[in-house]
Amino acid sequence: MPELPEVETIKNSLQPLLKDEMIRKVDVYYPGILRNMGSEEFASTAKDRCIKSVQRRGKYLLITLSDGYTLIIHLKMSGQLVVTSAGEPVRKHTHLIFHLCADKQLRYIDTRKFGMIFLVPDDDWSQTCGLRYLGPEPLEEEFTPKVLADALEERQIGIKAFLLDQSMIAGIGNIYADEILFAAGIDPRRRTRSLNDKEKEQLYCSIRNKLTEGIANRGTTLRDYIDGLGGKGGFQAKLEVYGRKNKLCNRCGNELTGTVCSGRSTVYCPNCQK
DNA sequence: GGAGTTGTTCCGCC
DNA sequence: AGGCGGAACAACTC
Repeated sequence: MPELPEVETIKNSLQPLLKDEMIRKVDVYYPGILRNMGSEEFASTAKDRCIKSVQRRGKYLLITLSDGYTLIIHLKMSGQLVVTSAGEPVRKHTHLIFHLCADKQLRYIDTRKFGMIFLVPDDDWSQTCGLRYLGPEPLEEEFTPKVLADALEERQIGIKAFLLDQSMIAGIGNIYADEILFAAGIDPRRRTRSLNDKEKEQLYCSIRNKLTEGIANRGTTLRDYIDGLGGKGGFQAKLEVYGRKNKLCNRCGNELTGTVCSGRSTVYCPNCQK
C-alpha cells in the first residue's frame, strides 16, 4: 500500500528521530522478513552501528548505517516503521525491534508479513533486490516530459501497466495510478503508444501533481499506513476514483466504473477519461 | 471461511 | 530473443 508519497512521508518523519541514533540491540521475532541473512547475523551486523541517514528510492526506504552498511526496507502492503518509547506496549504483528539510545525504539510491524528487509554493504545496495530495476524518480529533475514520452513510445502495453512498472517510473502503485489517470483524463484501458502529444503532457503533469499532492497531505491511509510517529495520512479524503467504484464522479456526476486492468482493481470515469 | 488486498517476480507464449 | 500478459505468491482481516 505505501507508495511513493507514503514512503516519502515515513522518511521525512523518521529522519529527524533516527539520525545519529545508535543501534544498541536488535530483537527479531519473525525472521521471514529478513531477506538476505538470518536473525543472528542480522542482529550482530546491525548492532553498535549508528544511523547516518534515512532516504527513499521508489517505494524503498534506505537507512544508511555507519561503517558501510545500509538497511533496505520495502513495506509492501502493510508494513509499518514506527519510533516509540521502550515502555510502549508491543503491538500485535511486531516482527523487529531496534533498541536505540535512552528508551527509544524503532519497530517494524507488518500484519501480512509481505515486507522485506535487507542489510547490505553500501557498495552494492543499488544492486540489491528490486532497486536494480528502478526507473527514474518522478519528482526529480531527471524525470522530464521527454523521458516520459520516450518511455511511452518504447513500450506497447496498457497505460496502467506502464504506470505500475517500477522500471519505467519508480514509486507509483495502484492508488496513485488511478488518480493520475483520472487527473489526466485518460482511460486506464488505453495503450502507451495510443497517447497523443497533448495527452503525454497531461500525463506528465498529473504524475507530478498527484504525487506532490499525496506528499503534501502526508499520504493515503486506507487501512494500515501510518508515518514514523504513528500519524495517519489525509489524502484518502481527496481521492477522486480509487475505492469509489459505482459512486458519482466529483467532476461530472456520472457513475464511476470499476474494472480490472493489468490484474489490479481499477476505477475510472467513463465520461471524463477518454 | 472465502474473497479481497497489492507489489514483485516468474513463466509461458508469441 | 525478448517483450508482453497473466498468474502465482506472500498471509492476514473482515
